[in-house]
Amino acid sequence: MTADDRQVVRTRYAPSPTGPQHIGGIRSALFGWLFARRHGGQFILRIEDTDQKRFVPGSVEMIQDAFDWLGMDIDEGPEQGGPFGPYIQSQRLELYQTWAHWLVEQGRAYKCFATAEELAQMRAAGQGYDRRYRDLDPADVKRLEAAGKDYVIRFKMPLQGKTSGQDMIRGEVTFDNEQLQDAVLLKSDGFPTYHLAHIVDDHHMEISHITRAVEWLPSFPLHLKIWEALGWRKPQFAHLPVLLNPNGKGKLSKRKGRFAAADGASVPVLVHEFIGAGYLPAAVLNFLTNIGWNFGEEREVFSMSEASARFDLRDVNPANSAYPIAKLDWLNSQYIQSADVDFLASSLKPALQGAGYKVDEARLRRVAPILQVRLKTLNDVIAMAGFFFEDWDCFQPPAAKILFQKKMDDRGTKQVLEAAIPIIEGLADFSHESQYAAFKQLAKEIGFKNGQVFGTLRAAVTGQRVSPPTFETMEILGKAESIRRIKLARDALA
RNA sequence: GGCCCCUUCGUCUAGCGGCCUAGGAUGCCACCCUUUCAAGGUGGAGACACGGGUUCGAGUCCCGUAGGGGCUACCA
Repeated sequence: MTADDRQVVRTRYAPSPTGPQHIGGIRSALFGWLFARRHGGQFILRIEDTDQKRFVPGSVEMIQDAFDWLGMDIDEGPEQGGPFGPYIQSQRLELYQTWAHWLVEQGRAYKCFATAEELAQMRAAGQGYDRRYRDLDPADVKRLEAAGKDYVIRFKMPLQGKTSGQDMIRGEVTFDNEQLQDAVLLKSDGFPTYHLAHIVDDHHMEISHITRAVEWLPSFPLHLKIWEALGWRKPQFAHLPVLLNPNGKGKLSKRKGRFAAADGASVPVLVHEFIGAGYLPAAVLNFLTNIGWNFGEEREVFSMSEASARFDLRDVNPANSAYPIAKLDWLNSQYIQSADVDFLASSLKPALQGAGYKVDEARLRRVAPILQVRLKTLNDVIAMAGFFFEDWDCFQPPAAKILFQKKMDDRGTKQVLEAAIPIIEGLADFSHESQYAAFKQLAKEIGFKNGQVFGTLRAAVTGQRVSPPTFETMEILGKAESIRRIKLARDALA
């Protein structure tokens, strides 16, 4: 047993509060969360608000709401607290300052007095910061400080040699130290940069595995050197692949509609957009887990508890992937199909209400079962079954062109509708089975095909050409309402 | 430009040297079922980027090329 095996697994998601929660961040968080759950460890939420300019009020709530909706439980964080708090970096400033200055004292970092203008010049000249303050005479440092000059603290990156580290997903990665810059650790406003802050926190919060997106891979050697300079035991690292736009070009954009999917439609990327589009949290989680990781057994549909029982960061595919959003519709329909009726009904309710329908819950529970195999998203209930919730005053008689079935005209249609009324009235048993038998008989008698008769009734009663099965629909609508609608349709004909 | 990472059907993936005439899923097409739409069933088209090695044997290992992605801030 190695030391690592004994360690408690603690992973974290450390977003910047810059707005609504993006699905890419959730995907990264999800892998860390799954890994923690797999090992019975903890998953921590830490807010990295060290850039005051980018802070967007309300972000922390939006992030927490996203996790709540998805059912990804957080063990420690701003809302839930924990033994290593506070979990918001702006409340831990002193800690970072202490360690930044400690590094200066150790000779591993230095104060840099370069002004914005100087920096701009260096950038214009080609390469980045030229380390002009790295070996400044201590007396000069003192003089500049006494003169009240602003400074940042920069890390002294080794000037030559190589740095390599182990990435759980892709193995060893090696970098030339010459390529790295003397990164800023502490900004002139006293706030730390990500480079310093995350290391100080991950150490103090006893994070065992750092899971973060691949864009951090280039600064991996910098971080490794900082960990070493601080003399702390390093955690393990996993640089996760990222989501690319559906066409495979570029990182998945921050905002909906910024790029076109193959069919020109925009796709959901913000968590609240998934909610608004009518997706189930379990389906979204399942969808995300299938990208870059595979459940095995050639199984695509599984719960998070099943996934976490076998999840391993080492099995994550290192390649970035195009956002396979089309699969979410399929997955969502799978979840809807296998959903418990009460759960489905209560999930459907907000969609209906959002569209302005008054929802009769008892009726919704009866409608839900016949909708299950027909919905891709919760919102589809509006187009498919909104007519169930239009009451006596609202239901509009369908136009003739909707009523007319193949090879049927005004007369035939009217004939079917007229005949239907006494049939329905005479049915002692109004189940869909007996309706089916009765109308099949009618079709035979008047010489129309089943589809023509059934279709006419469907259109009359639902006002739609596409709907749930006609007789099950009428069964739920009830005799009186069915007849009323059929009469409305009949009267709408010339 | 420099550095780093990545590369299996359109897309998401399985494959960790022989089990691969490359499997699953989605999407697409066809047929069956069928009162519409779905669902379901059956079948079909569809991939190891390219070039060199290593090896008895390579989708699997190595190198190069090409392509893609990322980083290159007092942003994360």
